[in-house]
Amino acid sequence: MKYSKQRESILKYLRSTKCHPTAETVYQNILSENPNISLGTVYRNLTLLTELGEISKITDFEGPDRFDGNNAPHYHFVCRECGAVLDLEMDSLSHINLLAAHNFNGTIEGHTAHFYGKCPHCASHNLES
Amino acid sequence: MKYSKQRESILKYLRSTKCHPTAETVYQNILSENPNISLGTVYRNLTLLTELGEISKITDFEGPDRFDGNNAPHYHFVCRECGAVLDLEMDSLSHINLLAAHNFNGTIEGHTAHFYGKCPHCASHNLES
DNA sequence: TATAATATTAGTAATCATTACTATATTTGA
DNA sequence: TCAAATATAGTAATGATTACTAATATTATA
Repeated sequence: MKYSKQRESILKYLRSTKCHPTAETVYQNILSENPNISLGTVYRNLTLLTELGEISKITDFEGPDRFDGNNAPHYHFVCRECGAVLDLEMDSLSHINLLAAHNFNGTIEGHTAHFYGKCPHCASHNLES
Repeated sequence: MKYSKQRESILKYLRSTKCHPTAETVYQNILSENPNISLGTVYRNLTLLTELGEISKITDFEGPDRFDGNNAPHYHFVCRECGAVLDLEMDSLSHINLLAAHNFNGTIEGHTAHFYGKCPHCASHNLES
């Protein structure tokens, strides 16, 4: 694998934000640093970085896939009002794998989970009305 | 809202299967009963039935959306080997909402979760090798 | 039962997210 | 420096889904 300025830019941007951006958003945000970069390059590198384990791809929300530069395992929250995706500070829910396995004849290897509701900003904003 | 034979066919098929089919699969399976139905009609009615709460849409897997004619709340399992989507018999994990809310300033209204591993068929098949 | 109003349809075109293709450019080891 | 390998930009293609439209089916009512 060879170095590329574009890939470095993409990874640097993902490491700098907690916003879980889509490929399009990554593209828009590194455009000033890479005026000629193409969206295809962004997609190709996001896939590559995901395969390398440098970042992760969030596929379980409505709309386009999102990418996360935070390598540590964690759960996500999505705001039903503004759509923001936030990280949650909580321990692994590995015990739910046992609950799932209880009446199941196959093998449970893992789970995905995410939470929804109102984000801190939208929740406090609603109190004013 | 007016009756339509096409919509009835779609709902009847979804109620008859536990397979969590995609729109395309629904279309293929009701084609013999509705030789001129179009895929657009299937999509429109699946969306409508989902809004009415008659069925539910599963968006959190890779690939095209799937639809579920089972109205009772339940969790899903995906086989990593054959891709089958199965219903799990397990209680609601509502306690995990409290765990998520613990260090979070917004409000947690719910969660989605699904499990993955090997389905009964693939798990037993592997023992033979 | 006929009719008019309205919802629904089939068929097609358009959109959105993503991947594939290709000729050119960049990186890198010798 | 140069050749081999990899990456890129730009464009075209794909797959899932939605939008559009003229024709058809449903249904309340006269």
